[in-house]
Amino acid sequence: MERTSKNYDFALLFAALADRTRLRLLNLMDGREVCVCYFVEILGQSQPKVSRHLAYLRRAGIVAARREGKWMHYKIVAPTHAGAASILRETLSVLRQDAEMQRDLGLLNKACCAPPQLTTLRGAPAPVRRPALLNASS
Amino acid sequence: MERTSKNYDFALLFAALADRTRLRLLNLMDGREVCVCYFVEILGQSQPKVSRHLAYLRRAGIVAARREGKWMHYKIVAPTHAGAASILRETLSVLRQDAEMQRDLGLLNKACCAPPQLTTLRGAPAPVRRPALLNASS
DNA sequence: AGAATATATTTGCTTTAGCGTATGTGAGGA
DNA sequence: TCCTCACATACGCTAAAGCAAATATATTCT
Repeated sequence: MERTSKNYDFALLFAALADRTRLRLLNLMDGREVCVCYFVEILGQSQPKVSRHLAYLRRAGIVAARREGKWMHYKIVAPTHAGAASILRETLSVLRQDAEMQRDLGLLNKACCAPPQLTTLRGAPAPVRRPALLNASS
Repeated sequence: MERTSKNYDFALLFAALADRTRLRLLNLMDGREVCVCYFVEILGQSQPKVSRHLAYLRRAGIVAARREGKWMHYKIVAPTHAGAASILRETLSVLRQDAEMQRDLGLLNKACCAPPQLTTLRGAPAPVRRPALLNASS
């Protein structure tokens, strides 16, 4: 019943958090699963760049990807280490106070709530909100 | 009455935390001011390496140095941003659970409590414990 | 099957981090 | 004044991060 991995590599977790683009991605995924196309649209950065940062987060065990047809959805997953999970939780909660992060979330909400014909990303699946993603058991 | 700096660079904070050696240094400074010679002794790593990592933490605004004769003392200071401060607090609290961190602290306690003639670092000033260092106003 | 779409990965490059070694600096003691 | 101690910084190197641009892959549509 080991729920927490021994000798967790905290430096790896912090390295994953040590980039503004990745923090913005995590903030957008806070509490919901998001399609890659929204990341590209909202951050206004190149698709390969977004994809690379998502891969980085995936390798660090912070996010998980799910394919749905042509689209890839990403969501935050709790790290295997309980302490790491609470650091991530605290980080997300602090990021919510940041102006740019709030602006990003505003854009995401506008994108997923606008009528389809007004949305630039026609047909892209809307982000799915989940109650408390970090507490979900993977 | 700005207590929190606007547009704080979180990536910089996390970059400072993204190294095992620096995390061990921070853990040793948790709640007390520590002389550099103890860091070198306890981590068992070269003095220039320790010094370089301390400089990194200093530039990131996480620690402050104080000179006392030949010796330099380092202590943790709360980041200017309140959210950053609470992330750091949470991090320190999680690190306390880590086996190596506990071992480091054990060595520090032994070093500063042993009678002077038994201590390898004769004459080095003992670490000074403080109640709640992160809450001290710089 | 072939084209189009959404995303991932590779390539080539520049920048930065981290290391060991050597050297500089500031303080105290002889 | 010179020496030593405690620490900081510079140097040369290697490895890794981050970027843009190009290419590969998987899926859907026709």
